[in-house]
Amino acid sequence: MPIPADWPTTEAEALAEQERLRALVDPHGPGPADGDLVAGVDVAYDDERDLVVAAAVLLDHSTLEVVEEATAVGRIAFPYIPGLLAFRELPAVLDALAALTRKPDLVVCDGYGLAHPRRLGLASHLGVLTGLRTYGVAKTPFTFTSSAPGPERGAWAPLMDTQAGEGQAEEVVGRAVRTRNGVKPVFVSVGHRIGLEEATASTLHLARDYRQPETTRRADSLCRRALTDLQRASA
DNA sequence: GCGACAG
DNA sequence: ATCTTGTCGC
Repeated sequence: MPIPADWPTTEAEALAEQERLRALVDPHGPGPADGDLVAGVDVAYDDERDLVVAAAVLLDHSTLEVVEEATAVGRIAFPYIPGLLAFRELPAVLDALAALTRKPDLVVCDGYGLAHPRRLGLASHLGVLTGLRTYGVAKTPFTFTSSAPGPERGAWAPLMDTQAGEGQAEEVVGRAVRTRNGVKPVFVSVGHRIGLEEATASTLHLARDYRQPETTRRADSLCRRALTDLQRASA
């Protein structure tokens, strides 16, 4: 599918769109239930050819078994600008999700949700556009700060937005979560229709064997494989 | 103005 | 994100 005709082209349009959508985010809700299907989504780029490949992998949340996989190829929709990542990644991600035959009960994103300068990171943006339950797991602290969580798996520390509004109280925007003993934490934030406690519990469940949730690992390897296959085919 | 910052 | 070898440690 092509990039939506009304997709923002300029930074000003993107900022206005975030301003419009931020009011629609619901930062509360239950975690996944037994038998729920969780999707992991991720993208890989070929800047030379202006291509992006997205992957959506559906897992059984209880067993972590892969149930279905889908990919989508498209043109890069927006440049990478910190704070505007969603405009670059979402068109292809939406296509990959649409290619699944089953609808996920939850989507785990590679990046942030509420932890965002305007409280509308990738995960929240995707949630509002689709109505799906979402949260984000990022690998770096972005512009936020936290104390170090304890060294054991399951420990966490609040993730704070220090540079919010002048004179405003510091805001808790997510959590730094230790998913593996003695390994760097990941950064969890709410996307849409799920609470922070529930998103944290789900992250720990999905990151049973590795630092990152199984959803992200599967989606990451699938989109890079799809990209290299595509590059090999056209060479 | 400079720096820096999800992927 | 992506460019890239070996290497330390469980």
